[in-house]
Amino acid sequence: MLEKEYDPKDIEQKWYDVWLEHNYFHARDDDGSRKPYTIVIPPPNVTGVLHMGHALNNTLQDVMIRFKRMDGYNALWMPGTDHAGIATQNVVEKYLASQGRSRHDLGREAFIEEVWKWREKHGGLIITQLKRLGASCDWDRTRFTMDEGLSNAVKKVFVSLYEEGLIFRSDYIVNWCPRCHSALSDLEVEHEEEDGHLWHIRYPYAEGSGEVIVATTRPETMLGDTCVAVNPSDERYTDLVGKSVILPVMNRRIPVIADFMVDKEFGTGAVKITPAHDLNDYEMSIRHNLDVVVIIDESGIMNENAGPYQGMDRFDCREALEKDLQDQGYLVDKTPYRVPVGKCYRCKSVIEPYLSKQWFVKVRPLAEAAIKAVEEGRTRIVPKQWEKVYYEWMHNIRDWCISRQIWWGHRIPAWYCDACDEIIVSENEPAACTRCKNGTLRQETDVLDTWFSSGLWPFSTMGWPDQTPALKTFYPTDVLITGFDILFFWVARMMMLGIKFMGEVPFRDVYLHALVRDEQGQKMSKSKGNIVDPITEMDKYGADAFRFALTAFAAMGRDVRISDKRVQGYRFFINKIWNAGRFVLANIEGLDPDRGALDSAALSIADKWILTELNRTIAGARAAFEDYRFNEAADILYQFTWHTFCDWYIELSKPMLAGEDSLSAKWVLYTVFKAILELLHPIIPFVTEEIWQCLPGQGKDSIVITSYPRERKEFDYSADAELMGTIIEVISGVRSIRGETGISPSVQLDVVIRVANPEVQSLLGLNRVYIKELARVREVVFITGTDQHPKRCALAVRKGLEVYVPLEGVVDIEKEMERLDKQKAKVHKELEDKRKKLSNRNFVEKAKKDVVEEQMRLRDELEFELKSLQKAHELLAG
RNA sequence: GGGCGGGUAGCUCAGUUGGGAGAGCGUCGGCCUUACAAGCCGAAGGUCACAGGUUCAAUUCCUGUUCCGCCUACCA
Repeated sequence: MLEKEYDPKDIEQKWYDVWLEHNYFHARDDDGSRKPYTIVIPPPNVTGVLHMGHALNNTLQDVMIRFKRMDGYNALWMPGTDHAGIATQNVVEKYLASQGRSRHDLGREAFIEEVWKWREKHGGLIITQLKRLGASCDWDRTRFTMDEGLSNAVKKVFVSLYEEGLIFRSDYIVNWCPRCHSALSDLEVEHEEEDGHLWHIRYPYAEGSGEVIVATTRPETMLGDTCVAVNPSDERYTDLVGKSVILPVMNRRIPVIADFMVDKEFGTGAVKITPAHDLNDYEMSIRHNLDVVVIIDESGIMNENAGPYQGMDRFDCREALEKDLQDQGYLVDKTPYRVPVGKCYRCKSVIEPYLSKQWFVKVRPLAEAAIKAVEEGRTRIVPKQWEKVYYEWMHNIRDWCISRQIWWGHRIPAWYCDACDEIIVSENEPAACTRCKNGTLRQETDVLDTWFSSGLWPFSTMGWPDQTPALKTFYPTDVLITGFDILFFWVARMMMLGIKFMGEVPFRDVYLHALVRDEQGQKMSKSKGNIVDPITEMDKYGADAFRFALTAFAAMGRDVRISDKRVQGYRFFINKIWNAGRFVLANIEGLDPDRGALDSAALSIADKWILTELNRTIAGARAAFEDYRFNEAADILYQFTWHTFCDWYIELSKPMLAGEDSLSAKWVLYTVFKAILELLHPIIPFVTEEIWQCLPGQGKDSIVITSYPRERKEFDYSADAELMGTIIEVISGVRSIRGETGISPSVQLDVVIRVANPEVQSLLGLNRVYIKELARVREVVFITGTDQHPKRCALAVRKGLEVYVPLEGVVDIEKEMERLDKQKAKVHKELEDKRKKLSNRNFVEKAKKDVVEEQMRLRDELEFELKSLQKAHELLAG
């Protein structure tokens, strides 16, 4: 028996432990009897704490995996965490700093050990939190991107791509974070427009008098200028090309060159070129064979090439230089200007374009295969609109900088020979230089971009490069569920690397969900203080309510706005289910569910109706899940559970249960409610298990592994269900009159019903008990088409029926007349619209036949209603 | 600069082949009807951003305008 109040705290932990104990979440590699269904988790950062994004992402995955598990699949949800190189290193460095230590004090090896220790201690938190959410991952398989197996996969991939020429090492301008002391990929830079300035600076001619004025948003870079460039077609500067100007302050002679990249329209049409600190400038320097002068160091400090500014921070230098330029008369102008600023996505420091030697992946050939896979539909991106974004990015893809100058991560498996400068790339440390045989080897100190290893996730977690049974069974995976924000970072790279190394796409479907925002639609952030904490929500309302809320708001392609209030709303829903469970359990005594279905002759019209509705709900929910329309699935199930089953069927069942022949009602109550629990289980696993376990019946282990409900042909009673719909209309008609005329629910009424169709009338008569009970009616009287309208009555017109409630002595007649007037006006207007439409010959001729018929039917209904209202009005008056 | 998404009831949002505008919350009125007051019954509330076009018919398709959000970009 269920407690009076539902308390999630008691239940959730209990059932989760049971599920683990019975290994329900484990998928077997060797289960040949069932079709596999696989999802790999987007691995959260090992240092992470569960936030709303995780909660949404993992709830949706759990919904799918539980649905498929129940539906008979060998369902694997592969869990794990990501080593998150820069983020984790930052966290541990911060921790060391709190003790007054730095990673440099420790040295590389000791620092890495420190990170492992940190991970040992704190790395399990997010896993614990996922369990709290109810995630049904196959925990025995939990992987970490730095595990030995996954690290071997990384090495193998690196070596293989290198040997194929798809990985190379080169000098290039990269995005450098002066705080993280590392290069970043293009994706790891966040672009923003900020208020800045445009400085116009005078560069005097080296020979003769005159000057050229250049415009820049970063004056400090002029210290590293090695030329001034103009457009070759710019007549203003034709004579100047090939001559020299003097770089102010530094008093260096630099040439003026012509390059087609220069925009004549911008500024003065002359641009200063700083090859070491600007990508465009660097590429131009290659074309023109220019000098390259590095003036800023790895920490953003001006170096020895910056002359008097050596040792200054780059922004301090800007100020100092501006003053000097001003004092010396070189500064022509300084105007406000919106400037694009790149920032480190991890620490928000301003990125410095920086010339350095880095490792790159030549991604274009990989991207082409990944594009083709989506074009050919081997991988489907849902919602489809993201396909375009995917193509756009893939088509314009640039080489991927994969080396990071940090310590925590997969160290690049490359060795340099200090004797002959040979680079040896190998999975294992080479014993000697492969070329000169006698040089000393030192390993590359850089580590790989974290996304390089997570790009292998769908197969590295399954044991690749070994051809494991898991790999054979579960790759390719069925769906990847993740946020659109990592489409490029992660999804695209898994596509490229999966196709490359497995020869097959990593997933059939990619479902991209939206970001979770706060109530006002703002991105959640610590600084804004608008974080909604998943754990807090679960403490307050339970994991089920929280999960249902997330599922219900996961509409395709839309932001998910979460608010405490909404979660509370779904907490009420959980409570509703709980109470329905109490009702059902209290009323099915004597029922032996194992004796099978009753024959249909024993079923009441209400029974047939709810079974038919159940079938529709099952079909709707299944289709919605299959198409990742999570909010629709939630909506359909919510609607059916609360408003169809609880509001109507339970009420309809009460008179049946009170009667002599209550067995069919008991059986239906049990059957439908059990199905409701099973239908809802993927979304709200805990409460459904708790109640399900209380239901009678044998051979039950857990709702987790029971079959997901299917439509049953023998439950389809569409014709009878329609009559039940009519009964419901009658009841709501009476209730409506009651509500609008202010008749107290405690007052018993009589009802007169006019039905045109004699068959319907007789069936209504047979089922009058429902009307009596649910509308609180004493007598139901039927009249036929030829009978007089009853006098002094309120009227409700529904579906070709007139429902009269005699008002004599019950309510103010004047008021009822007013009400009828209002009603009449409304119906009249609608009727006019219909008539107008139907009198339009174009419509009648051109519209589809069934549409016209429908309109005619509606017109007739409205006419009937209007006529009824008019007569009722007259009789009320008389 | 390019691209994408959005503007529907007071609020948050659904609305998939174009054919009588929906839900939840909130509001108002009435109910402790023996599963549930975390509940039940009833009601009010919208020129579907604006302007054109296609069509017998447009919230839905097309064009333009405007406002908001996001992604992307090597114009100093």
